[in-house]
Amino acid sequence: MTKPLIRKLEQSDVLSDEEKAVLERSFTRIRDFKADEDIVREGDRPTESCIIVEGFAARYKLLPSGRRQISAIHISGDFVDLHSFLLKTMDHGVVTLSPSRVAFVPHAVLNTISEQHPHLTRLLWLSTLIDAAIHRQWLTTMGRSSAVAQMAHLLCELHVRLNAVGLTNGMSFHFPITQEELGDALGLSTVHVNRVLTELKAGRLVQWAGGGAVTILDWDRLRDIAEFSPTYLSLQNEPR
Amino acid sequence: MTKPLIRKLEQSDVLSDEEKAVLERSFTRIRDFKADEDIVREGDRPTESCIIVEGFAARYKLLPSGRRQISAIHISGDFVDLHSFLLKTMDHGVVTLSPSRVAFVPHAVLNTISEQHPHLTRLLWLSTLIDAAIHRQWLTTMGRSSAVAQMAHLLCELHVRLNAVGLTNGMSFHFPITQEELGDALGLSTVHVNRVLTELKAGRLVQWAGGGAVTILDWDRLRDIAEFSPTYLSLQNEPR
DNA sequence: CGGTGTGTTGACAGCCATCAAGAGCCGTGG
DNA sequence: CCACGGCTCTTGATGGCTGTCAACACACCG
Repeated sequence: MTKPLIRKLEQSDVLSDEEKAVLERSFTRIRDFKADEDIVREGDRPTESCIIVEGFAARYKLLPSGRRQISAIHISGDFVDLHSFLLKTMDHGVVTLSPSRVAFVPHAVLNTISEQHPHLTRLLWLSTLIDAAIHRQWLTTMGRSSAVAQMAHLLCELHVRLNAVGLTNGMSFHFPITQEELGDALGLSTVHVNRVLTELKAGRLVQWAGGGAVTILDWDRLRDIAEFSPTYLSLQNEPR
Repeated sequence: MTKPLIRKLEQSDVLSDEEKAVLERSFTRIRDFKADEDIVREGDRPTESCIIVEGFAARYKLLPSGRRQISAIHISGDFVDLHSFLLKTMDHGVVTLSPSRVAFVPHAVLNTISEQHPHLTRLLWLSTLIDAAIHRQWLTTMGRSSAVAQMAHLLCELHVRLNAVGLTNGMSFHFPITQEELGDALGLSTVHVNRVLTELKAGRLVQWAGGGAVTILDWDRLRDIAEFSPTYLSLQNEPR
């Protein structure tokens, strides 16, 4: 069940067999979640961290006014709340977007890894740094791009990330999300999300069939609209 | 020169004397920067990381269209590009906002720390996780709050962070930033930043004298407007 | 003293939020 | 089998927050 995680870490550096074995015996609990179910909530103090084995999840914060902002979308292989290992108190929640399989590792085990396996620890650290790099990119597109560019950027990013873990089929991928959730991710209203998608479909840039089957019809134009460049995803394999 | 860093790490957990000594002998180079000078640029592959000893700095990204977004503001004690240690290639730049003193530590030394001092490593890791938590908070206010609330939130956050390292004087603090830079941080135009500040001043919420002398006149109302809660800054001291 | 950077204000436009209503789809239960 | 409710998607009308353009004031500085 750690296959997706290992595949993801191997994008950034070489993992030794021992490191893989350590990971494999660390995840002792697995659980299936339905769609739209909280994995952890803001304010929780979990004693375990978890990875997404299969499915889609989102990090989110709620404002006192009730508005929701999604700050990250996570896919198979993402170490989705490694944060709680050191932050202790969650500053945000994590919710499934689709039915998902989630594997857990006790914080005590992570602590042992950090004491005994420094290189593996650096790779786990790196995975949280990449999360932060994605946050910075989202901040940039939210602050300085139009709604169409934001949506285009999200689709480019997802294609690259899903492709890196083998979850694309050519220019198509599965992305089960409602327009309301997209609005929460992009800081837009549901109505405007719909208009933006209509525009992207009308321009023959993207096809979005029922059930979340997304196809990018014109990558070059979509990338240009989004001003997308994948550097921030750190997909280069080198010693860390 | 590592005093501000140590003081900052000690907010989250206890540091042993040995850990402090390790930090103190790790920073071998120091350099003064003028205001508005790049410390590192996007695309750089630094061989050192650095902390802000004194002054203010900002993380930023540039879009191909030339627009700039500031994704974080850093103050005395912040480990401002620890990221490059593991990301290797910078996905963003760091620029000084004021004349600043910056201390450097070679990546090779950080690597040794990660091999020999797991607890200290976890605290450094934690500091990058807090950076990410701030990113998430900024995403939330950018996506779901008005310009006035965003500005109010930034001022609340800065007061709390500066206060934690002893850089406030009651409700006043020094914050040398132009309105253009504020716009880049909040995703607003310079003109609108000016209007928002005018509104906050008119409401007797904030006083902003020349030279960057900020005073929060009505903390409670400012906090309510911002929907500010400091949990995400992880200022609680506990074993990590 | 002119130039440059920063702050300030007004007019106007446009993107996007809000409100509202209806359509399509699906699971549930009678 | 069909009616129903709930969720999601879609579309139109309206308004407001914020961007853009422009001009000017002011401080600082070479």
